[in-house]
Amino acid sequence: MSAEDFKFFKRERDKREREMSFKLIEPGEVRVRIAPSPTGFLHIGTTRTALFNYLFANQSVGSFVLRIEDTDLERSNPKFEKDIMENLKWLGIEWSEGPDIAGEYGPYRQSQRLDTYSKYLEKLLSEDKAYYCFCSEEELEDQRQYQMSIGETPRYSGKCANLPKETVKKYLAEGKPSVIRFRVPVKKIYFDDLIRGKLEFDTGLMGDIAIAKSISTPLYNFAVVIDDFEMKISHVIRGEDHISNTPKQILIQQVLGLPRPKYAHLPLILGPDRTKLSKRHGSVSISEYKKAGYLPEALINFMAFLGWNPGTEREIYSLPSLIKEFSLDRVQKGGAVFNNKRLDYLNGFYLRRRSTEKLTEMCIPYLIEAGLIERIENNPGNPKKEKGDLKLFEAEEPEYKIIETGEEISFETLGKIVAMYQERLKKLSEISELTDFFFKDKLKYSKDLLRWEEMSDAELKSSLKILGETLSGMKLEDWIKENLEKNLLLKAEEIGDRGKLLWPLRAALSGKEASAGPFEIAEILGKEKTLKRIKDAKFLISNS
RNA sequence: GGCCCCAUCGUCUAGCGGCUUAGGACGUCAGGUUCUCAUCCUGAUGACACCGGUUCAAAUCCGGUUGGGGCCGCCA
Repeated sequence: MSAEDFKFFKRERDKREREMSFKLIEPGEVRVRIAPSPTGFLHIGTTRTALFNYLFANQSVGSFVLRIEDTDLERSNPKFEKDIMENLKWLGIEWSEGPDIAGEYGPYRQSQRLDTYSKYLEKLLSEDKAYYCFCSEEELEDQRQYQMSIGETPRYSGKCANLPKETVKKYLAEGKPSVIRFRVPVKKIYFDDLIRGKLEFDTGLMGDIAIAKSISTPLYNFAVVIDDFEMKISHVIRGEDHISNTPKQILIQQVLGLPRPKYAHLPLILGPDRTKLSKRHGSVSISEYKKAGYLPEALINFMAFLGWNPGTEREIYSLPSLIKEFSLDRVQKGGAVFNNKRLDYLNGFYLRRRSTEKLTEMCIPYLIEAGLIERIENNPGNPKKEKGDLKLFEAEEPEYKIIETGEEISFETLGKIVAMYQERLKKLSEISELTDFFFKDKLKYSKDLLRWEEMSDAELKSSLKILGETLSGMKLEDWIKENLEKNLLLKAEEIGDRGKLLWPLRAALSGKEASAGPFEIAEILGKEKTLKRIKDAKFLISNS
């Protein structure tokens, strides 16, 4: 058996085993959820968790629930909820239930499920499995500090655990600030993590945990348990930062007699310093990446490979192909550093793959934003944009105007400009900086930019002169890049070093050290502007 | 500090006891194409944290050490 055959054989065997274990752990219906709290814009970490949940649900015809965890009224804001939903949709991560898509288990906002929580809370309270605690926050904080200082695990002392009923009643009547604590049974909790295997915890180390601020305001660890049960969640797939919450939640399930979902804790996404990715590392919200001009498919492909890989050498995956290939048992255990360079590479790759037409549509808003062009509104006889045969319409009527010069510019011409830069683009936002010289009247650059290697001023002048003469001799109807190239290359051969003619030309036309080629730029600029820019360059040489 | 988790090139990772001179991708460097940049092509660089054990055989299994991370809220 050759090495290749062997690898193939092994891969097939692994696949079969995976399928078998999948069947073993998946007897029932798969229902997963993503439960963001609307206290910030959609975060990279949340999105990766959403992606993995989405992939897992969709490869087994399961349900994917979007639940909004907005129990913290202070910090929750509907605008964040909107951002979360819009960006998930933009990425193509579609959920099948909640918060506005009806399912059997709604409502899907915790703020709308308060009655449910109080029902369970009352049950716990009446069975003395939970109790009111009247300790002040300062008191608790001091205690924490003290316990840490003597090397103990900070945990609640149990001071209010056995308050007489009358005292509790009295305090409650007085409106004394309180929380509801869960009486934590001291025992060992074991659970099987789908990614990490057996995990073990000693609950004696955690003290009685707060599960609600009041009968109508539940806290995270409690609300999650209730919701996951009520919504019949089969698999809880979430970040590793929740591992230590899991035993708490299991304990509450046990006391309430609720079934336990399967758990899978995903490795964290890390910043360059290998700590949990957060705002201080820079951009962490999807909307920022969207604005910078990253494509959904690039972001998806990139995020999928943060902590997961298919085990083959294929690296390019769309959402549907990820659904096919994804499996939890190929998820990594260690955290993954978010590598911007790789994201840029993938984005460039997907940008090059887009049709020029589509790309142009996507670039135009950035050109407008940069103040380079504007849309001509209400242009009579100019049909509204339709997807499909754009060119037919746009070629006839200019739809845009160059702000600096007031000239009209067609979608088709913009398309040619974009096409020129398609393979140079890493993200859409770069388009304006790359192509601004097309939309300017006068270019600003220093004389030395025109110089190719060690050219003297005299040589430079002579090159510019040849350029001017050759180009002004061309007929307007011949002004296309093929002819420009043919004529200019002829002259360049005469000089010997092509750079002596082509570099000054390109520099004079673009005003940039790096740009697209001179012939294609000249074609777009047109004869008049091209000659004017050569004249400007001559002027710059003479006057310095 | 306590509890828990983790450990292969700079980064993402392949590796499930012999197929391995540890493979791929990004990055970096060099070369080719080229007026420049980019694309594309070729090549190079570069890792099993350490120490013990198990075994005929260990990156792979076990133990320890070290290192890194997460959590320890009336946040989620």
